[in-house]
Amino acid sequence: MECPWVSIEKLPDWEGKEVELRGWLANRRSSGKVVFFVFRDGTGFAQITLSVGAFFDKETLKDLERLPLESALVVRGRVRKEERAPGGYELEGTQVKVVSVADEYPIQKKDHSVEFLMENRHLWLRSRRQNAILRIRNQVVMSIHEFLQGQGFTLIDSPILTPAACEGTTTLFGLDYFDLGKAYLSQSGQLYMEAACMAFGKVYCLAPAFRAEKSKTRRHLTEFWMLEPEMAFYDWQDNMRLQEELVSFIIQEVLRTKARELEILERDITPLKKIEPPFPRITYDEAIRLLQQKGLSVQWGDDFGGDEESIISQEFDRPVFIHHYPARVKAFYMQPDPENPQLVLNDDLIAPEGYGEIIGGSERIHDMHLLEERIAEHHLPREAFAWYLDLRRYGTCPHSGFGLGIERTVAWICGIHHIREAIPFPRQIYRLYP
RNA sequence: UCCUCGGUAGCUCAACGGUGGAGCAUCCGGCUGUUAACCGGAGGGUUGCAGGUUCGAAUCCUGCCCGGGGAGCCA
Repeated sequence: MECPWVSIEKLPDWEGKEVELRGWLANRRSSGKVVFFVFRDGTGFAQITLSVGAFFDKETLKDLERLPLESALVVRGRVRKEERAPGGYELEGTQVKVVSVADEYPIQKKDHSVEFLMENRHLWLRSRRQNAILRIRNQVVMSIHEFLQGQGFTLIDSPILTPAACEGTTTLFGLDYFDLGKAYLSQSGQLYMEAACMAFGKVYCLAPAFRAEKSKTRRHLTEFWMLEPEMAFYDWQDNMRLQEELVSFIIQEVLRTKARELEILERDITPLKKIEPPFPRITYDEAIRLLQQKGLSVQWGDDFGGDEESIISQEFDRPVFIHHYPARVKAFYMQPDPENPQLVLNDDLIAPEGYGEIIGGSERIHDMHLLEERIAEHHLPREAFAWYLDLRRYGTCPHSGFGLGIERTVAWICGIHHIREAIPFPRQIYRLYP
């Protein structure tokens, strides 16, 4: 008889039908004559009941009850609506085929330390919670592509191996590159996106970025994913409008398509529902005054740390832009404010609820001589930037772009404490395994 | 890199100078609807490593190794 292989996600559509599930034993319980399996197949979790009777004798059931957790199984049975089953539907099993018997599974139902879970990240991914987070990450990335493609952007892949730094050289991962000396893992695709936007108009890359910062905080990874759009003829205000529209679109799409995952994570979605344009905008000067009013000892010219960002974001119910920073705390390529050259035409976007900076963006310097000066002031090797200066030589124009941190964005949407859970295999200062 | 906390059974922890225990997991038994099921029994240890103090060290001291939390910096 025909018995379709179906996914747990779609189980309610098959009520009353005989189906086949293929997956893994996530948990089991027994009550004498009935064995309960909690079964997962990657799309969800479902309860399977196996009873003594027409399909199983007492001995067979006893053996099935002893199956180790995470054994791979193919189970056939009838789909039944059942209030007592988690999820409202269960499979009344008629046949169990054991594909493989697992060794004793290290991840248990009770508590584990962070160290143990990270050491077993390859297995931890199977948990409900990690599954939900990475499904939301998938949606965030898909929504980014959908939004930008809809706005006429072209995806241009940036190189991972690069000849020089675009941020500070102290945070570069270096490696030997044949006879050409040192190469470095990319910290950002931005400079290449600037070249690409002069060829395609509006472009973006979505790529890993590597920073050898010895950071040990819940907001840092040594390898993280960054979205970097770059737009020719956009000024700093066009730039911010694009950012708020993109972020709002991502949030609304996750709310629309990933309600079940947000529920698994017990995320309060009330604050997320409020995320829509326009976002509040304050200048760096206003931010400093706000912090001083709150009694912090910050001085004009200081950059903001996590605490300062949190205090500012608490004043608003959606992400907040801070723009016009002092030039000397920001990168060399940022366009000075024509009205006050001490400031740059940049913006940082601070996520609510203490999640910190998720975007850094700016209008870029498009004047060749000014850019040459900045490269010299920052003691950057001029030869390495020859091609970058060329962009100012051949049809230069105002242009802007930004970088959005994928893991920080996912962590914020999921309401999770540490960004290491927002990436499948996190790379941190003291962790390279698995 | 700095500050801070920790490393004891497979896992999470207790014992804090005097014979290393518990819960979960595992194994055996029981239970006809379980929801981290429950009930009974059993096995399981060179207390991260190396030195030192002491009659005696998981416990106190020194060094090292490995992690957790935080800072600076950033997305």
